[in-house]
Amino acid sequence: MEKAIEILKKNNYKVTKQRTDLIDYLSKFTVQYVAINDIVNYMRSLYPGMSNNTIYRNLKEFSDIGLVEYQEKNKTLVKYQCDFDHRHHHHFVCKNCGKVTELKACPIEFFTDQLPGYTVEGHAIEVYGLCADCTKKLKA
Amino acid sequence: MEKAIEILKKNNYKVTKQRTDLIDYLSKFTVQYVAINDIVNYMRSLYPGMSNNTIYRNLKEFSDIGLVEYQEKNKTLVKYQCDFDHRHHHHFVCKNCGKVTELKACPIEFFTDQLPGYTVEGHAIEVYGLCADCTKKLKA
DNA sequence: CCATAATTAGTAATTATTACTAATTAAACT
DNA sequence: AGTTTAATTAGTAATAATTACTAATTATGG
Repeated sequence: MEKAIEILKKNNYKVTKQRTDLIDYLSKFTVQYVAINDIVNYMRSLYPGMSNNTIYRNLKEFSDIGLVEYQEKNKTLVKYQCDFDHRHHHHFVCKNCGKVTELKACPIEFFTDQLPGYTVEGHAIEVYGLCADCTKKLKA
Repeated sequence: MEKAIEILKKNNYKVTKQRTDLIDYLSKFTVQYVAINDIVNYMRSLYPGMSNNTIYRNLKEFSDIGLVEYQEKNKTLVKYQCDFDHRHHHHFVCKNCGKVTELKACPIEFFTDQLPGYTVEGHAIEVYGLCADCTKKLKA
C-alpha cells in the first residue's frame, strides 16, 4: 500500500482518497482477477455518485504505472500487481478456480529469432488450464 | 474458398449464401485484420436488413472451426485463416502497416516446464512491433 | 416434393466504455 | 494557514460492441 502510494507520487499523480480506497480494494486481488463492474459497485458503496470515468481512468493510469494488470483474454477483468520488482512476467490462469500463477521465464527470443529485420516492441502471453490443486481435485 | 465450404460441411453447418459471401469477403483478409464493423457494413450492402446476430454468430462459428481468427489484443478485429494445415500458430502484428506475420515455432514447453502438476489446456500469444519493411522505412 | 432442423431478419435490450463540463480538491508556494 | 492552480472527480449523456428473442425463411436429407 505504502509502496503503491510512492509509485503514484513518483509518477506525479495526486493521492486522493478515491485512489487510496481503490488501491486498497484492488490489493485484495493479487492472485485472482476482479471484474471492473464489481469495482464500480464497491466504489459506489463508498462514493455513491462516483463516475465510471473516474474508475476507468484510474484503472488505466494504474496499469500504465504498473499497479494493475488487465486480463489479456477479457479486458473487463483486472488484478493488482504487487510484485513491483518484477514487472515483466506472464500469467497462467486456472479455468476452474481463477487463481493466477506468475510465469517468470519469458521466451521472447523464441519469436525474435523468427523475425529477422523486425522491430519487436511488445508481446502478450497468457496460458490457460487447471492449476495443480484443481488438477488433483478434478482427477479424483 | 472450396476448402472453406468443405470445412463448413464437415462440421455440419449449412452452406447459405450469406455464409459464402461472408467467407468470400473475409478471404481478402489473410495478412491483415478487418474490423467487425466493416464486415457488418459490407454485408449490409449485400443484404440490407442483415442482423448483427447473423454476423457475430457466424464469425464465432467460423472461429470455432478454424476459418477465422480474432486478434488477441482487440477482439473487434478478425482475419481469415487460410493455412488450414497449420492451425496452431501465433501472430506478429505490425503496429505501422497492420501486416500480420505467422509465427510457426511455439514455445509452450517453456511454460509447461514452469508449471509442474498443472494441466495446460491453451494459451494466447501475440507479438507486436514493426515488420521488416516498416523498420527500414521508419529508420530512413 | 416434403419435412424439419438450422439459419436468418428484424427489432430491442444490455453491457462496456468514452465524452464532456462544472465543481472540487491535492499539492506547491507564499 | 491562506492562496493559487492544475489535476481530479461528479454528474450526466452518448456511443460502441455485443447479445437476446421470436417469427419467417431456407438448406439439406429422405
